[in-house]
Amino acid sequence: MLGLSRRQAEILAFLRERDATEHAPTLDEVCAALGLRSRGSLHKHVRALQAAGLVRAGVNGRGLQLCDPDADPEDTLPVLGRIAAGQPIEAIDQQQHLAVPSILRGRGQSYVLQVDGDSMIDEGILDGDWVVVEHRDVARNGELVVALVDDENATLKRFQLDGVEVVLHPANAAYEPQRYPADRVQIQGVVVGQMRRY
Amino acid sequence: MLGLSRRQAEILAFLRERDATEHAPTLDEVCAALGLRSRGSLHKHVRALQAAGLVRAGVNGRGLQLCDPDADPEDTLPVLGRIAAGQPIEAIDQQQHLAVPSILRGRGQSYVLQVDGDSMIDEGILDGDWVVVEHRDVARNGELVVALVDDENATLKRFQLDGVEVVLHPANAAYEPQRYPADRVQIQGVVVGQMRRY
DNA sequence: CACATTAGAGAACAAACGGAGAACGGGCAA
DNA sequence: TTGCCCGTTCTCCGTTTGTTCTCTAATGTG
Repeated sequence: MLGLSRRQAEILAFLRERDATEHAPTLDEVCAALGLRSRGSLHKHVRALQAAGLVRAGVNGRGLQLCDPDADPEDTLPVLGRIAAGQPIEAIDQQQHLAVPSILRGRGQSYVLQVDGDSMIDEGILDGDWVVVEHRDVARNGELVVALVDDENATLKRFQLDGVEVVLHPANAAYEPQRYPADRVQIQGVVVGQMRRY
Repeated sequence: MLGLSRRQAEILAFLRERDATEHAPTLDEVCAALGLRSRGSLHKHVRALQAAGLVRAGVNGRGLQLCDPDADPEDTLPVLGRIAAGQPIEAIDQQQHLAVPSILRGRGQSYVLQVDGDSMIDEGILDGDWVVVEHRDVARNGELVVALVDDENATLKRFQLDGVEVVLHPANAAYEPQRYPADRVQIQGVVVGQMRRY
């Protein structure tokens, strides 16, 4: 990992050590272990680490846990196909692979989809862009997800869980947010990166 | 490396030794190790080394570290700095490198800039995105260019040549297109790719 | 000797770092 | 519901560090 300050390296080392064994430590616990007295200060470092490419695995926002960044040294990810709002993912038969910089990659298994259509235009995702998707079946509020509705339609939307309902927000003023009972929506992945060629 | 004084060779040797192992030493630490008492003097030598071709890789301006060529130079491009509308390019001295997939790369010499601000938001380029810029001094109509106006202000705009005038279109409804006589505008590069991390 | 060149010391400054602490809000358990 | 835990954001402050500057001493060079 590039460009860490001394303190940041310390924190990273501590998390690496702690990671495998016990429960994910809270900010306060890490503070105590490193002799800090302010959560705020530690959090600043953690944010710096994330900016440097570290990925955090939060169970539900709690605990500091790394998702092993040196898991996948492979440079390329498969391009699974194209995704358009309201259509099933159109698979590309002849599987391509695309080089994806490590900082754009997720922690677990990831793949690349090419975006078809303008449904995410207000989020800066244009027709033809590639999105890097981390394969997951849960998402947090506000994340950009690949969601499958009724086992039929795959869409790229911003995710929001509202009680027992899932709200899928398109990022285009021309389209409306869609509400579904949670059991009709299946998360297929979360967008962690994006690329475009001019 | 040519024409180093005794001191400079000493410093270089020390950095080489130290490089791989621990954290990048500060100027003061190098001073102590070499028996100097003044940061200023050491800094003069370091500058001389840089003039002689040495490349520094620092955390954030901190620490003396040689640019380790561990990263495959094929796949990485230098990150020259940040670009904001109407500001000169804010250079990053300690050069970072970023892996850039070949399909996002230009034909000729290329580099990476991080975008600062929302001036290209309608084109899907958001604050914090990286743009891959191919170094060129001419552009075609409709291309996204890094343009230098009056040798002062570097901006990211859509390029249009209208007779003897150059029109620079921002992609944000809040800003106006700007017209300049062609001789006041200098093209520094053309955007060929873009990346974002979530 | 006059003069230029070089190495170093040390002061001064700005930026970045490292940390403290308060406040806010969301989630969770009693 | 209430209170607690925890992550996040914020402001404020002292320290460290890179950079630039001037000044001094040593060393050539004509």
